[in-house]
Amino acid sequence: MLTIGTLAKKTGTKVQTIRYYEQIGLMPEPGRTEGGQRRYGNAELDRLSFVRHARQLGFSLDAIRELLDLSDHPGKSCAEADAIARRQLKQVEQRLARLEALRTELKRMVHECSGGQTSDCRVLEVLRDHSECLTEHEDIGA
Amino acid sequence: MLTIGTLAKKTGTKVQTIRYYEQIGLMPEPGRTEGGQRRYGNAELDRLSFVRHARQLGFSLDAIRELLDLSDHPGKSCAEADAIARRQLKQVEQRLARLEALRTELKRMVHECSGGQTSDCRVLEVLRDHSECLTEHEDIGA
DNA sequence: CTTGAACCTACAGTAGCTAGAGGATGTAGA
DNA sequence: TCTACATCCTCTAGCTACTGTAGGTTCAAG
Repeated sequence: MLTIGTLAKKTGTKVQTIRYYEQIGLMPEPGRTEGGQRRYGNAELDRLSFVRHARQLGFSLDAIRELLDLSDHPGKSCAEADAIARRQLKQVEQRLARLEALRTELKRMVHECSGGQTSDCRVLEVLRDHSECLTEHEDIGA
Repeated sequence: MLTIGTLAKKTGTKVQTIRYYEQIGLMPEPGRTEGGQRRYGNAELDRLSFVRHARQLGFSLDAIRELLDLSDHPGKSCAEADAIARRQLKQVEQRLARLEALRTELKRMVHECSGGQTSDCRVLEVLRDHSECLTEHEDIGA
């Protein structure tokens, strides 16, 4: 039987985060000691590992909820899980494209800084100059 | 004189976002009509363009506040602005590295999906199997 | 003068946690 | 057994960067 702290260490999660997952129904309510402290078993350890791994892959908590549901019903079609993963992959590729553009522009900004006064600063100039903006009025993703 | 809606369209910002920027002190309080509606000039248009551009480049609102401050004091050293941009570049490169790793793993998941039942699903298997996790206990960034 | 789009304030909600207060529990050593 | 103290508990508020809604007012065109 694991305390919440031990579970936290084993999965690289904060204690509060585990309680938060319980609160939003992503983790089940565990057993308690007489004094009211949570005690976990291996099933919970596996489930939390699944959740953390999926989070590291960028899945939203909602997507993870779906994946857990699929995982709980082994007879269901794999297609849904595949669709979720594909959606995730698409999002990741979009973010990559954006970030690569940002890197280019930031590099340019840094290289062109002459080290003088801010009035000559390319960093500020690039940000001021709207016409150099590559991606106009695009939404700002995370 | 621009209404808030026109300013929003010109900069690709939502009206509420402009009011929010005003509230947190990123945009100045503009002039008002007799009826109390906001009216903007070119200075505000420039400032908001600066903010949006910086946001698209991934700068936090705090970083933008610093940049605006530098921009408002043209005598200051450029080094600070440069430092902010460098910090930002570093973050972008870290995010890129993470996302590239994620893409690899997601691609593998998707390609290996056999199309059968969830009990054989590679997507779920990969998420379940902690040992295949490349990046253990790393923090989850945006 | 009327209509309707755009404006106003104020407040609540989003994701995904994180931090703190103030107090209870569990366990190891003396 | 007592004590110390790390860990646990609940509850609430805060974070970033917005977004949405309700209920009401103003502006400009026809």
